[in-house]
Amino acid sequence: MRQYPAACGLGIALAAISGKWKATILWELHSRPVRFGELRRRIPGISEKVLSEQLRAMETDGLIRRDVYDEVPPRVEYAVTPAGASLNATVHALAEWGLEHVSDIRAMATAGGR
Amino acid sequence: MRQYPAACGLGIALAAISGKWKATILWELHSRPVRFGELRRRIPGISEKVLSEQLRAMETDGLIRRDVYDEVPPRVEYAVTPAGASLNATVHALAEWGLEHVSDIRAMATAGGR
DNA sequence: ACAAGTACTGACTTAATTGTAAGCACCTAC
DNA sequence: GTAGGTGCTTACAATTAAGTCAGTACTTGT
Repeated sequence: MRQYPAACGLGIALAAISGKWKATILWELHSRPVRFGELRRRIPGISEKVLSEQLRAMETDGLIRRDVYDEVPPRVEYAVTPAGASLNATVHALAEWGLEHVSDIRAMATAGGR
Repeated sequence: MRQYPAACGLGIALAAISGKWKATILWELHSRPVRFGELRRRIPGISEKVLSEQLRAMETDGLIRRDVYDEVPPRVEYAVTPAGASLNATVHALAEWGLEHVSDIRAMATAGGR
């Protein structure tokens, strides 16, 4: 993994949401637990491979927990931990910043509409 | 550049601080304008090449402005724009989250001490 | 000439991340 | 057999980001 420098707190937070998908995944879990397939459908463009990898990393990092149910078809749910929920408050602030400054920011990669 | 998906606001914010160095650079500018060389010294591990690239990108994106003074030796200062200052509030929240959860988070890349 | 200061830039390499296209396992229904 | 549902995993390829090591320009000082 990329080593993040900087202020000790900021480095940790940046590592937590590093990469293209983690912040989005974390936000998709903010209101309730979600299953793998539903996550995949709600996040356009993400591959099963990358989704699986990111979920594993976030579970390892303590941001989310993975609940396996003894059912057929298999049912696995992902939910935020307290730490993940707390970080989601900041992710929400980021999104609000983005909405407020969408017209101020030039040459910025556009997000998919949602 | 990596294309960010997701909620339109979140995608824009993620693009704004994407990569290893942007959030840190933005934070280093939070209290006053700083010159290139000082930024380099205050951010351990960053190369001049990458610092220069990131500053250019952030200027293009409207997060910071670059002030050139007619002096010798050359004096160039970088300062946050209102949008950048606003985003720094969220960067600060991220850092606080990191400080609060440093002991909760496992297997997380450690940041350089500061 | 050398050294120091300032702020970069370019060629090339390395590292990290993401993407593509399969495949696996289990069950149920037709 | 086929199809559908569930949740992944693997081999390989492609893309992106960062790093290394030069180099540029200007001035001043020894």
